[in-house]
Formats: sequence, C-alpha cells, structure tokens
Amino acid sequence: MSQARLSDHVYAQIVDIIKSDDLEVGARLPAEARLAEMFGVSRAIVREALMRLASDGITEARRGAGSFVKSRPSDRLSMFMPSTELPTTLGSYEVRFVLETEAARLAATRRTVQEMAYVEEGMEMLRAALLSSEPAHVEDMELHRRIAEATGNPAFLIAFDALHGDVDKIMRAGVDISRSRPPDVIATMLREHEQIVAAIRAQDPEGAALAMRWHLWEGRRRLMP
Amino acid sequence: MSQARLSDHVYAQIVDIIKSDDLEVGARLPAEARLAEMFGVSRAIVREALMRLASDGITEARRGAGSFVKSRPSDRLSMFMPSTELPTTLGSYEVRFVLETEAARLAATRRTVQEMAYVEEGMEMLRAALLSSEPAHVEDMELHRRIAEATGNPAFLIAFDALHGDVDKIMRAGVDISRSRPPDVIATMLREHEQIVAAIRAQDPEGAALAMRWHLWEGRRRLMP
DNA sequence: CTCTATAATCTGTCTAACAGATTTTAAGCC
DNA sequence: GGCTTAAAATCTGTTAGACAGATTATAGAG
Repeated sequence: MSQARLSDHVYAQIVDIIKSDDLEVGARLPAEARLAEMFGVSRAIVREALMRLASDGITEARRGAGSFVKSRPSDRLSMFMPSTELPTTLGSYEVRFVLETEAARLAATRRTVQEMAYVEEGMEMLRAALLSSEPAHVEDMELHRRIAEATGNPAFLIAFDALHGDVDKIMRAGVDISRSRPPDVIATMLREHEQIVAAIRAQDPEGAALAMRWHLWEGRRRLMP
Repeated sequence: MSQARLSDHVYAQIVDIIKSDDLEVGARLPAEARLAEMFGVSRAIVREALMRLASDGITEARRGAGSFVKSRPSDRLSMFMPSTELPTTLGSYEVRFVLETEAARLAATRRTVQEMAYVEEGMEMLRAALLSSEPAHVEDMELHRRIAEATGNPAFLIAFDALHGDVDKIMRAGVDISRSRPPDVIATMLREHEQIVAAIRAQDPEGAALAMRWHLWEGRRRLMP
C-alpha cells in the first residue's frame, strides 16, 4: 500500500484539531457525522481513524455521547509521525540502548529452553538472509523481537514494537549499507548478532547486555559513513 | 466504553488465526468478506480490526491482493492483550525502571525553559487532582509523558505510550489505593513527584534518575498491600 | 511456451438504515 | 423557580449493498 489511505489523513487531521483547538483531556470531539462532513469523507473512514486513535490512547469513544480526548498527542510526536524525512536514527537508538540492553540481560537470565530455541532459529534465519542477496531487515527485526520476548515480560516487546517503524527503517538501511561495503562488514554484523545469542545461550547476563550495547553502538556507527 | 466492541473481538480472532494456522510472515489472510462470514459480523467491523492490525504492524493490506502477515504477534503478547486479569504490574514496571529512569536523566540534562514550564504545569495539575476527590490518574500519566517529552527525543514518548494501557491501569489503581489509606500516603506520592521535578528543574541528571527510580519502586510497593 | 485479453477476486470508499446509549428539551407538578 | 419525568434529538456501533480501482487467475491465440 504505497498510497496513504483516507483514514490515515483523517487520523492526522483529528490530531490537528485536538492541537489547534487546544482541546484538553476530557474535551469532546465533533460527532462522527460532522467530522465526515468536515473532511469530505464517509463516516466509515472517520470511524476507522477514530478506532485507531482510541487504540492509541489518544481518544475514547462513548456510545451515545461522543468521542473525547483521553490524552493529548505531544507536539513532537505529531511532528514526528507524518514526516519521514526527519533524522530518526539518533532518537530510537537512544531508547534502544536502554531498552534492548536490559532486554538482553533479562533474556540471558530468564530464557527457557523453548525461548532459546526460538532465538537460535531467529539467528539462523538472519544468517541465511544476510548471506543471501534477499532483504534481511525483517529477519533482523525478528531476532531482536525474539530476544525481547525471551525476557518473559511482554512489556519489553510492546515497547520495542512501538518503535517498529523507525527500527525497521534503520535495519533496512543498515543491511543495504553493509551490503554496499566490503564483504567483511556483513560478516561483522553477523558476528555481533552471534555474540549476543551466544551470551544468552550461556546465560551470561552481563555478557549479553554488553554484546547488545556494542552491537547497537556499532550499528549506529555503520549508518554514518 | 465498558463493553468490548465487536472489532476488538475480531482483532483477537485474527491474531488467533495467524497463530493457530502458524502463518508465516508474508502469508495471506482470508479475504475480508470471508472473515466477516467466518466471524458472523459485517465487513466494516473486519475492516476496523484489520486497520488496527495494520497500524500495529502485524498485518499489511494490499489493495486488490489481500491482507498479509507482516510480523507475527508473540505468543505472550496475544495472551497478554485479551486478558485483563493477568497481573501486569511487574511487567510494565520492569520496562519503566529502565525507560523512565533514563528519560528523567535526559530530561534533567536537556530540558528547555519551555519544556520545564510544561513539566511544572503538569506537576501543578497533578497536585490539584491529587488534593481533590476527582480521578488523578490522567494527570499522573500526563506528568510522566511530559518528562519523557522533555528528553527532546520522541522515541522515549513513543515507547512510553506503547505501555499506555498497562500504565493507565497501574496509575488508576495507585491513586485509588493511596486514597483508601491514611492521608499521608497521598502526600508521599505527591512529594515523590515533586522531587523528580525539582531535580529536573535543578538540571541534576543523577538526582532525577534516582528520584524517578525511587518513585517507581515505591509506587510498585504501594500496590502490594 | 509466451503473450494478451477477459473474468474473477480483492481492498478502499460511499451511502443508507437501524439498534442501543446518552443528552437535551419540554411539560407538569409542587 | 426548582424538581421530576417523558419524549425528542443526537450520538456511537453495526449491518448491508453498491461501486471504483488494483491485483490475480484463467482462457485463448500465436
């Protein structure tokens, strides 16, 4: 889906209304039918956008009453979301340093045999993808998710998945750039992942945390030519 | 909205299909019309659920082709989401220890005058709410968001907002429980927030990080009577 | 076997109607 | 004037059907 859907536009426009009208938490939004009229779309499209706003915690719908502001989107968030041109690498790396380092540490401590097998499988998939000429960013993402999952705490995966968009772009760029460099760059990337997995396998929390932190640091450095 | 909507049920059921059919990334889901028939709902409801699945990065819709698995929801995530009875406090607290501690540290380092004013305003709103008999969990959430915002890095807010559902429940419970205790418990909660804000105001990163960590630790303890 | 055209299938959007919930308004009573 | 009650208006949640544009599958011709 290369073209944005109308409901994406409506989502952004409703966020704009909340901000431009300076609506406080608890304030009532215009009715669905009214919004549809304002934006020149059908009510079904408005509902789709509102459903996502509600799911994102920004609004809350009460049957018979209307939709209400539940929490205000931040100014920076709204600036961040519609624009894909902003340099986002520094942003998510900073969060990933603390989040994924801790996740690796906990994964090394808590992983079950099954979770370890899942991580190992993800490692194999990533290896195969990196050594092929196919895209490998999905496999890269998947391994990181499996490590977060091996913490045994779904909140780590939730927080990590919230950064999915940025992390996906970073990983795609990371793989592409590494492929445009001498072959040992890919081998280095692969080894970094292996070192993380090995520390988790060995149930070495400090080793896993350090390996993850190193990988993220090096991954970031690889993006700056 | 105390009752779950049909689209919430359909969301969970589609996740179940992905898991029970062991659909890999790239696998095609049944068509919207087919899903509507399977679940005994209208197609509009299926679309609403699919829109959220796509927004959550789990599926991807291609016009004319169908909806495809984009990333697999983790087993734990799907167990976590439909059930509200699981003890979720340990989960998000663990992530919040690393995420919000780092956010407080960075907020103390980087906050602008305007961001500080925003944080102070949030503090006043929380004080007023806690000293009234009205709900205060929204204000509690808002202050924490403003601190994440003051890091100057939207990724912190994105990750924090991903835990919105759990954190909201925790904060609501935290306020309710504190109100059922002697009055000094509310005062303590208030002072903890003030200490975080004071350290950020004073541009004391280590102080802010410690105060936040202490607050989260105490907040967690208050939930265990 | 390959290419082209057509048919079938699919998502995206619109319209209209109805059900159930909430809010507003109006009327009646004290 | 204030309070209560009932009716009307308004709202979200859902269903159903139609059509547009995109993709996939199939059939026929060379």
